[in-house]
Amino acid sequence: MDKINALTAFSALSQEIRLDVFRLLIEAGDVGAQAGEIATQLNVRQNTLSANLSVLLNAGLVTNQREGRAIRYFANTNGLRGLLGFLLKDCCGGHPELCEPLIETLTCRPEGDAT
Amino acid sequence: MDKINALTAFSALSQEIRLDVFRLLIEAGDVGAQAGEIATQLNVRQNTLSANLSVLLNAGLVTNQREGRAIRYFANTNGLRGLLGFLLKDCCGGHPELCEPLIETLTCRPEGDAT
DNA sequence: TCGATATTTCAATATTTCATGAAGTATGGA
DNA sequence: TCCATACTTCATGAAATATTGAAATATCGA
Repeated sequence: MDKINALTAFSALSQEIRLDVFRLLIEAGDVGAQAGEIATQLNVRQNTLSANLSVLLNAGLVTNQREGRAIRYFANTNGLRGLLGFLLKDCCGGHPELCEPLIETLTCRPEGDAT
Repeated sequence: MDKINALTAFSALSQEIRLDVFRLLIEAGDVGAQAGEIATQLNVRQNTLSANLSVLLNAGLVTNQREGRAIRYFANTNGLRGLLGFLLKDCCGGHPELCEPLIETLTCRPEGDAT
């Protein structure tokens, strides 16, 4: 992950349709979603969605896989991981206290558990 | 953190100067950096930097504090935390395996330790 | 009060990004 | 082979964003 990749990824996430798509795919997990399903769920035209999916693909934030006539998309966790690693580079080295609340945010636990 | 905030934050990070500034401030940690120091380190004009700092402020990614004639800026960890929480909402609920590598990325440990 | 320093605000131009209609490509079924 | 389905690509005009010089604001020290 270099700076250009990171800028591309943040730029990809800074547009409403693409942010919605990415979050939908994060929530969909391993199952992913077909382009058509995404278009329907988000109420976006096919060509508009397609253009935005290609931006997300190019940014390394999603992957895809043909499935007959359809194309299925998935959130790319590794891409996101690289992005966050780049953004927070050296924060742990000098300042571990900065990372703790971030890790806390990502730690899986039941909702409402204030531990 | 709502969708508008998240879009604003990602948009803020999708520009080179601002990404550089944010990473510089992450690395600076609690000490932060004065606007002038940032301008010098990144070799950016004062008014250009000022415009970009105000975008980061507005996005909730940095905070500032007057210090005599200068103004000192800090990375806002809480803002970042909210952003990541929004982006990954429900990823843990249904798919804990998605979060693990992300947490791994943020976990503090010596460089080169492959554990 | 006056000048110097540190930063922000303003106005203008240049660049980038966006959604869309129309056209093109790929797959599957009859 | 022919058609329908599922997506993608292209060209375009409209809207948003970036950088800059110039001017304004705030603080400090003499």
